[in-house]
Order: sequence, then C-alpha cells, then structure tokens
Amino acid sequence: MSRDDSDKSGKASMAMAPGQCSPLEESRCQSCGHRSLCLPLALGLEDLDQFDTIIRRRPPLRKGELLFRQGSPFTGVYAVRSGSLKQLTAEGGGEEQLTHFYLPSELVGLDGIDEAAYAGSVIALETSTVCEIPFDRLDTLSERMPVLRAQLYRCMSKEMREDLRMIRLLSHKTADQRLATFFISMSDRFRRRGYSPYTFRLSMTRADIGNYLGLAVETVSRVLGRFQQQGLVAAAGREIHILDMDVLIAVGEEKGGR
Amino acid sequence: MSRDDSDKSGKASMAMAPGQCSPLEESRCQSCGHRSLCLPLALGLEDLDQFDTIIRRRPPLRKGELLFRQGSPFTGVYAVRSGSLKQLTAEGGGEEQLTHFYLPSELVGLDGIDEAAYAGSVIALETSTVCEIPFDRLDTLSERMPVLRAQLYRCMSKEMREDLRMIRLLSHKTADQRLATFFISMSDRFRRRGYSPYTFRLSMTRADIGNYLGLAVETVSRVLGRFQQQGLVAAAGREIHILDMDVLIAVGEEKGGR
DNA sequence: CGGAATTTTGAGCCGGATCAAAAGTAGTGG
DNA sequence: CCACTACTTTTGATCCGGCTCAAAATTCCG
Repeated sequence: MSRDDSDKSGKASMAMAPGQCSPLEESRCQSCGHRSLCLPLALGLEDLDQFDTIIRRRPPLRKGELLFRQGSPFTGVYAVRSGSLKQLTAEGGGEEQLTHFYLPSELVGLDGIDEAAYAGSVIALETSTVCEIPFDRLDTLSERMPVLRAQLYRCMSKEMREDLRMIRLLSHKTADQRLATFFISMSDRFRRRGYSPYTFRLSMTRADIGNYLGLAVETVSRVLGRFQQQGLVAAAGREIHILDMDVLIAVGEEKGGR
Repeated sequence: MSRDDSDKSGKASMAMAPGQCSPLEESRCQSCGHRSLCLPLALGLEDLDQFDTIIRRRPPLRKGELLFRQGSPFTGVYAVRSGSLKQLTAEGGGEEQLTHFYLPSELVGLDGIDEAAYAGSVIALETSTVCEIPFDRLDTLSERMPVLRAQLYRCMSKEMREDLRMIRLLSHKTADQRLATFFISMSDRFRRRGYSPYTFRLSMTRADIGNYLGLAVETVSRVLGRFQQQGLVAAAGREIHILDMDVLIAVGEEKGGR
C-alpha cells in the first residue's frame, strides 16, 4: 500500500526518482520480462543494445492520464511495459468508440504512421509505464536489422488480423458471443504473459467493455449475470474467474450469431 | 463459353498466352495508370525499374475466381491493377464475413504476414488483374529503398485506420448511416482513381454490401429505397448516382447512431 | 426465351437499446 | 475511522430497429 515497501528492499532504489529509476538496469530491454513478446524479441544481444539506445523511458502514467491525443502529430510508437491502456477514436461530432485495449509488450500507435497523426486517443486504465520508440530511428535501425523489420511487419499484420476478428465480432455475433469471446481473448492474453488464464483482474469498467464490444453497459451486466448463473464464470467486481473454459469458448464460436 | 472467342479478336493476341501479354510494356509500373496511388508511388525511375523486376503479372481472374484461399501459405501481396475483389474471412464453423473490397492500386494480403497464412479468401467480383509482389523480395528491396519501405508502412497503417473506421461503423451506426457511409466511401475511392464521384457502377451484389456492413440484404434494399425517395441517390441496379452528396455525408455522420 | 440469381416488398417478431432507479464501491477530507 | 460524494454496477420495464421468413418482381445470362 505505501510506497515505502519497495524502498525498504534496498538503498539503491531510494536514490532513484520515480520514472527515471535505474535507466541503466531495470529499464533496459534485456532485463524486461516482456522481451519475449515485444518488438525486439528476436534480436541478438548486440542488436538489442543498439535497440535499447533509441527507446525512451517515460514517467509512469497514472490512471486516466493521456499518452497522446487523437490527431496529435505522430512521432513514434509505444511499447507497454506495465499496466494497461485503452484507445478511443471519435468521428466528426460522434461519440467515442473504444477500439483497443493494450497490455504489456503490445505496440501502441502504429495506426498513426499513415496520416502522420495518431488515429485515436490513448489513456491509461491504471498506473502504467510505456517505452517510447521514435519512429524515424526505429525505421533507420530496421534498415540494418532484417529481424527487427520482420517483427515490425508482423506486429502491424497482427493488428490488422485482430481488427478483422473485431469486425467479425461486431458484425455477426450476439451479446453472449461477444462477451464470451472477450473473456477468452483476455484470458489468452494473460496466459501469454505468464499469468493465470483462469483468474485475472480486469482494469476496465463495464462501460469500457460495452463500448468496446458494441453493447450497452446494461447488456454487459446482464449477460455476465447469466454467465454466472450458468456456472461459466465467477465475477466479483473486476475480478474474473473462468470456471468452464470449454463451454465459454463454445459460446463464443456458436454458429449464426444473428 | 468457348475459349476461341478471344482468339478470334486478332492474330496479335493469339501469339501471346493469356496473362503474359506484353510483359515489357503494358504490365510495367511505369505505364500503369495507378502508379500515383500504388505501392511504388514515390520511387525514382531507376528504383521503379528495380521494383518492376520483382513483380509478377498474373493471368486475369474472372468473376468469382479465387486469388487465394484463407489459410493458404502467405507468399506475397498483390496490387490490384484492374477490376475489383472482395475478401471473406470465416471463423471456426461460423458464416463468412466480407471484410474488404479492393479497388485498383490497393494492396491485398498484408494481413497474412503475421501468421504466414492469408487471413481471408479473396475473390474477384469481376474480371480483374493483379500484380503479384513476392514478400521476401519486397522486403529485401525495401532495405535499400527507404521510400518504398515508408510507403509499405503507410499502406499497412492506412489499412489499420480503415479497419478502425469499420469498427466504429459496425459498433455504433444505424443502417442508414452505414449505407450512407458506404456510398460516400466508394464515391471517394472512385474520385481518387479519376472516376466520377457522382456516378459509378458497383461490382458487388446487395448481399455483399449487406454482409460487409453487417446488415441483412433486405435492410440494404429498404434503406436504399428510402434514400431514393428522399432524393439522395438514384440507383438503377448496380448503377449508382449520388444526387445530394452533402446530405448523404451528413446522414453518414449523424450523431448517436444507436 | 427460360432458369437462376438478384432485388424488392410485406408481415411479424425479438434482441438489445433506452430510460429509470436502486444498490454497491471507491476515493476524499474532516 | 467514518461520513460524504461520485462513480460504477445491477436490476426492472418498455420500446424499436433491424432480422427473419415468405413471396413476388426484376435482372442476368446463356
């Protein structure tokens, strides 16, 4: 609860200002727990060092703080190091649509390259840290590192593929299928990051989930209630336990949504 | 029905196998009318020649023919040279979702990089020709051509941005807004390609449009009927005339879809 | 001209939105 | 530590946009 806990662990950490702590140690990719999923995943040690020199550490964002605003000039992409964020995109006059949730190791801002401006606003859902990767330097570096370039292509392609999944979900799935798919997807993302796929804490509100899935808050709440009655999941606030993964997967993939 | 028909048109064409006709002239990027929108748009003449050597011409696809199937190994991307195509993606057991329409100069298959397999099946909506661009060679070439690399990034980023637009459309817009947005978008794409933004012929069926927009065919037909009554568009089969662009745009952007 | 695919039109129904309000949670400051 | 306020979540009642089913009208092609 108190910040002192971490400080007690040793004098070394006390000497460091928050957000700049150990720029030579903790903030390096080499020692980052998410390296195996992140952009530089396939780099050799030497290239990794090079890569490290271009990324910039940012002071942590607190809950609700903006990483960047929709339309602001594109300067680079960000890799999530800890915490989670959401992307909101608004259309002329219209309301905001939540288009992405970002977890550690994921790349934020790739959709800004084309028009040299970010396609949506990105906001921290909880205290979060990100690594800033200036795009021009990344591009230059990728010229000499085919592996890095390939990974960048793969990241973009992956996001396109996930967008397609989302389009399918929004176009043809029922509320039940959408929420089931959402839980399965989150579960999977936690699993990949070494956390339990059965028990996790969501950092977003029901309203966020509804906005993301194209459903009203009330519907999210009702469907979740139904899932609990059916023994598929147990939810206490934002704490989620998946009780029957198989059935949940089946619900998410049921034929003929609508 | 008989293949002889095409042969009758003249001796010159008889000397050339279909799909290989004039590989040195018509099929070159330099003489391609879509160069200003296509991948190599910013290349100098020398680089353009280089680029030309890696692209492969394909025999034209006839209406309904498959360019590639979902899940088949990713080998490269395709630039549409003439005609139009649609991408269909299916989920385990579920029905197919139409996720993209492709017009000349657009790049097909970018979403296949990540998993080394194409994310959806792509089918010609009419007789169409495409340029095949093997990805490994494109990647190698992009190493030496920063401009080409930048354009490739931009293409991918653009597709991501368009996917976001689609997600917003599917998540929050009414049937009227969806169809209005669709017409505006098609109009814009025709305009960019040098055709009239007010009068054009759609190559897809109402069912395709419905599938793409997340609507039943009947709804597409009804809304279109309403648009005609209101004097926004005139439609004769697949021939579309936009009569009141401004109002149509306004309908597409109305606040609070649902 | 004839058969198939496409498009339109009509009637009825349902999933999920909306509106309204209660119940629960989390920060905040005294 | 507790009371206060704001936010979040749940629950209930009602309504409507768009889906479904059914069938006619039209267009497309050979």
